[in-house]
Amino acid sequence: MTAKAEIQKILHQRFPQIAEKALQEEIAQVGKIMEFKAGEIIMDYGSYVRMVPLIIEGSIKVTREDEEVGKELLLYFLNAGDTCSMSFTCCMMDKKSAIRTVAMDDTKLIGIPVKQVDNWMGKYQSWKNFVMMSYDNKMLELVKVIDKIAFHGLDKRMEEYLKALTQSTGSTTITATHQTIADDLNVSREAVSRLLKKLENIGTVKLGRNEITLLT
DNA sequence: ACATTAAGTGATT
DNA sequence: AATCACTTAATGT
Repeated sequence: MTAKAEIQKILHQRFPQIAEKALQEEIAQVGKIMEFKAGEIIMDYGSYVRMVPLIIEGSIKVTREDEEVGKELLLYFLNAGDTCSMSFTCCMMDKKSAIRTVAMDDTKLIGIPVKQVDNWMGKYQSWKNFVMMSYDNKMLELVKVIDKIAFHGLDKRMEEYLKALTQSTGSTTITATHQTIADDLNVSREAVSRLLKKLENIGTVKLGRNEITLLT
């Protein structure tokens, strides 16, 4: 199968919102399939964004860092069928990335050069809709993250976090240390350990070294 | 066997 | 809920 045909097939499967034939053609024309291994940094703070990614498979963790080193806040995960909303603004305004994106699994995506991203906004309605929709989605998600932090306790946040992670990886077993989770949620490791222990006791979760399995 | 890293616990603020 | 000061358990060399 040619690369072009493959992209078109993938578009059809993963991005049904992108309906216009001509647009599909163009994406196949200029899009590049890129692959990242688990743990690889796809984009880092300060780097210029020159591609907008359409994620085909795998999952990506999006974080934001504060001035003081070491403090990282998890914003959200990206999965197959998603795109990075941040990259739109970043690349259209020619700004440096304010976020870091790391592949959590082996991840495959279609990279679209900045130039066309801009052009297509006016040219294709379904592209514009796609961009707007993903904006809207992520915005809502971010708002949710914010009020979780502001108004709800750690237990609710944990719940969401675990859910998002399992959804992201498609497995009910999560491989991560308590410390990693603590960093993602910006809480102490002990708090994570204690909460997970509680969840294990009420039977919603099973713990192992470097491993958490959701039972419900 | 020994060192290292992850996880559990209690006390203190 | 954070931090500290351990202890215990699992793993790597």
